[in-house]
Amino acid sequence: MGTTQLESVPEPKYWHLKTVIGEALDSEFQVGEILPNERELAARFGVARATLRQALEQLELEGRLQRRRGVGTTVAPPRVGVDVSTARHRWPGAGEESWQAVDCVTAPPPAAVLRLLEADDAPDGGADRPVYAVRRLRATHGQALAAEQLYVPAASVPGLVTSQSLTGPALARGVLRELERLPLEGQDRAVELGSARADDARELDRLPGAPVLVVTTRYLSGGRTAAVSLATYRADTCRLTFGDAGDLQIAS
Amino acid sequence: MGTTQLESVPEPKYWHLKTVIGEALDSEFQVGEILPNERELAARFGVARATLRQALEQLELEGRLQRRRGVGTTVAPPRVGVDVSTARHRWPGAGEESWQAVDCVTAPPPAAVLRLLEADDAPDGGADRPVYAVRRLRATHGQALAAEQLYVPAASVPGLVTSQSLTGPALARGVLRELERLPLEGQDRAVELGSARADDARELDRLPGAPVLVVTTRYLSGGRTAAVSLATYRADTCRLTFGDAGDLQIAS
DNA sequence: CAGTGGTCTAGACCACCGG
DNA sequence: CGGTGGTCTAGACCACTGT
Repeated sequence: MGTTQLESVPEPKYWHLKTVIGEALDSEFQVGEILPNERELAARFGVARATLRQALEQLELEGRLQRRRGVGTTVAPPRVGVDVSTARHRWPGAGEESWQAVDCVTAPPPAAVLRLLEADDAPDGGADRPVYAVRRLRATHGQALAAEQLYVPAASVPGLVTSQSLTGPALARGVLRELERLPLEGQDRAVELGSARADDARELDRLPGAPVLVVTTRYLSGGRTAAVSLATYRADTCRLTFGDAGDLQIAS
Repeated sequence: MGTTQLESVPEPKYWHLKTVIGEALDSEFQVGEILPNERELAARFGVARATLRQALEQLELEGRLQRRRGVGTTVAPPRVGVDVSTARHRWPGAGEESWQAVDCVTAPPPAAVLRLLEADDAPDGGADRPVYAVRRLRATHGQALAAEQLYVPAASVPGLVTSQSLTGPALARGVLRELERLPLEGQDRAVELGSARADDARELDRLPGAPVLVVTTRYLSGGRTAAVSLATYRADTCRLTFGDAGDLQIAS
């Protein structure tokens, strides 16, 4: 990656920089290789560090670079295809090895989730009814992919034995096990762009505000919403696939 | 007494700003309302304009704000739920009113698309075989939502009459019409984060590099890939829904 | 500890939009 | 034309990582 003459075109410098560096990544670098640090790159291209950073940010957003404070900037591997297909009609945790239940509390869900859970109930909101908040993590090859918050109203798992001292992971697994006893009638799913909350960011090994793909799933049983899942996937490393498109490989 | 815990983890200013402004949006502003300009907001919060902009960028990424050069910053309406479900098993253009075919040329597809199209063919790549590139736009209420590039190998539409002078939109509609005659056996679909190319950005009324959700669809017929679609949705305004989750409404 | 990326500042000029 | 957001600069300091 040599020094390149930046033309005086209406095209923003950082946009041109992004193109130049992107091409260099294809031709002169290998996955995992460390790039020169930002100060040197900026000097080499004759721009301010902030401008150089704007280009790197874009490349990171597109999953081509990976930057870590205190370490450096490395060439990222191609995005991982993560199956989130709804076709199998399964409850969360049923035969899924990639997810790991890590905790469960009875914290009240955020207002937006409450609206989904209680949409078909009395309009009093029912905010007093207990709701299990199951925390799960999804990983492959030791890499954290997603953090999920699964909200399960206690009414959905009446068989759950709560008298004994089930805590944390054990309680989480208990809730998931009870959920599987219900007949699953359907799922609603939506994907949108978001930014990682502080707790999600920590578990995904990212900084707060990092771009994530938020997958909202509503599990239906008995004509009602039996559970709501809010899963945040690392947008830089994940490509969500539906159906058997696991080998799709497209750059943006 | 020894060490007193004083702000062990200083929250970045822009992160705090984002929270403060976000709360103000909920309580003191209405959809469509214009915010004070960036220089005044920065002065009001006692920060540099660049820092204030970092907070606004995050809020725009989450779909809470809309900024337009020369105009100002406005409070954005909730994201539009856009149905991209694969369940209906339809060819593109079949009974879809929201899409509008605008053009069609026989340009060669990008390498990544070629790999999908020719995956099951001879490894020579077949780059010489003609491929129709249909351009479509998706809009609701006059708002552009997505721009799509649909690649259809000529071999998939043998019945298409090309002798007459079909051009642009007419040719595009012709290709789509012929596509519907094939038996559609399945679709592979993937969603990932990308940044808008210059041409997409223009049609989506965004600046180049704006965040988009890239939906890659592979249409299967006769055991082969009959067409490949690359659709870019505005990430700031769109929430992609699968199934009948049209009324899902979750903030990130 | 030295070196990395992350945050922040206080300016400047430019591209675009509306009146 | 004036006002807006978009780009860019040349610094500074901070938080984190590895050794």
